[in-house]
Formats: sequence, C-alpha cells, structure tokens
Amino acid sequence: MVRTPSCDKDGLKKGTWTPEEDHKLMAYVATYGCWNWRQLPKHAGLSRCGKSCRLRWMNYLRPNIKRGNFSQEEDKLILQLHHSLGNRWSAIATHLPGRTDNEIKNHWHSSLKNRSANTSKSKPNSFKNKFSSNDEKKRNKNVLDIDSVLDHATANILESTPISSLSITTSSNTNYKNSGVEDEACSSQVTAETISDFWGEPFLEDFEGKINCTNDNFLEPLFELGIICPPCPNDFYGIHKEQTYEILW
DNA sequence: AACTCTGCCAACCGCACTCTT
DNA sequence: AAAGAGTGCGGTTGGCAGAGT
Repeated sequence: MVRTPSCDKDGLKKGTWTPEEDHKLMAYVATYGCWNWRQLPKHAGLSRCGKSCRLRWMNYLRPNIKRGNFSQEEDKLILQLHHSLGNRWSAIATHLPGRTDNEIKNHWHSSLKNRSANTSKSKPNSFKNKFSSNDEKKRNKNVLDIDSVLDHATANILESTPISSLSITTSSNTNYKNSGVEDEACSSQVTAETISDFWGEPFLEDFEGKINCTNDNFLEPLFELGIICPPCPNDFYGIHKEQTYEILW
C-alpha cells in the first residue's frame, strides 16, 4: 500500500503520492489533458516519471472511478469474465464501469481467487463476506476532498492557462492517508473563463459542433470531463481516429 | 500492552505492443 | 523494413493496519 517515498537514480520521486502531487496532476490534466505522459511531469512540475503519473491518473484521479466494496454482481461478473478471459484484467475492467484493472486484479488475488477455488470444490457458503465494516473503513480511510482539488485546479486554470469558457463537470473519489475527509464519492464542477486555441490544436474542427480526431490522447480526458461525447455512449473509451465526436459546450 | 501474523492494495517493474520516422 | 519512442498491461513487491495470541 504505502511505500516509503524515495528517489531513483534520476532524482525522480517514487512511492506514495502526496495530496500536493495529486493536486498538480489533476490541475494539469484538467487543463491540458494527458497529451504526452512522458513530457507531462516536467510541465506539471512533478518529479515523477510519466509512467507513474499515468498510473496515478488512470487508477485513482480519473473521474468516475468507483471506490469501495465490490458488489455481488460485480464479483459474479469478474468470476465469469476471468473464466472466459483469464488474467486479462484490462479486458475484464472494460465490463465493469468505474473499476480499474489494478483494482480488479487486487480484488481477484485477495478474495476471488480463493472463492473461485472454493467454488470449484463445491463448497457453497463456505466463505464469509470478506468485506467487514473494518474493511470498508479501511478502503475509505484516505479519501480526498475532490472539491478542494478541483478548486485548486480551477485556480491553476485561471492563473496559468489561456483557456476560456471551459466548463468541466467531473466526479471522483480518491483515497488519502490522514486527510481526515471521508466522502465516499464527490462531485464537483470547474468553470474557467478564459480559453485559447489549445483545445483546437489536436483536432480538426469542422465548425458544426463536431471534432474529427487526429490525436487519440486528447480525446479521452475530454470525454471524461464531459466536454465532448463519443458517437456511442458504450464506446466511452473506444477512442478511434478518423471518427467524429460531438462537442458538448 | 506487546508482539507476531496476515490481508489488503498502492505502486513499481519489465515486457509487449503500437505508432512514428 | 528497421529502429526508437511512447504507452499499456500483467506480475510482483513492500508496508500499513487490523486480527490474533
């Protein structure tokens, strides 16, 4: 879980992310998107490798991440999918909205693997519910006040970017150690009044409220922030080049 | 109360794949 | 076609917290 902060040979920080680092990453991604994970930490003022930033964003900071206990339906689905897909966690995760491959993988190794083994031995009701109130408490022990993060992001947007008329609606729930905040799920809205042609750079806009994608990496955050929507709601993360996306603002 | 054991899970690592030049 | 860069994925590690003794 919590790793002792340390630095690698390049002076890049490793280990647990601090709230300050999360603030920086969220503010940067909310403003500029994740256009290049390798370059991102440098521009965001983070002493982290791009890989670490990507992992942190994908698994914890991204909007719409679902935290807390896995429901029985989710467990059942994971078991079914694992039976047919094997350890292809990312493929399994696509069937569980809001769950990350890492979370599913951890859940499998900590709980479902044994359950699966027990089931195969035909031992109905032989396992207890592993998610006691203590487990739930543990899961929620480090929840970040996402509103404060997004307030911070808004401040950064206003201070450092020329983006205008940007309206971002997002929700998330992120754990922190000793944050003292226990919201299970938070939502917030970020509004900025300035804009540049930044958002236009990676796209070819046809001025009819549509975007033709030329760079995959720019679209996902726009989906997640509710700025554009894909042609098909079920294709939220199925970003494709040469496809037209609708602008929501 | 103190110590040990165990479960959980955030984060790292290395490999594979895709894309660009 | 080959090489390099960037990204995604799955396996594994490390350490905290709670349970047990």
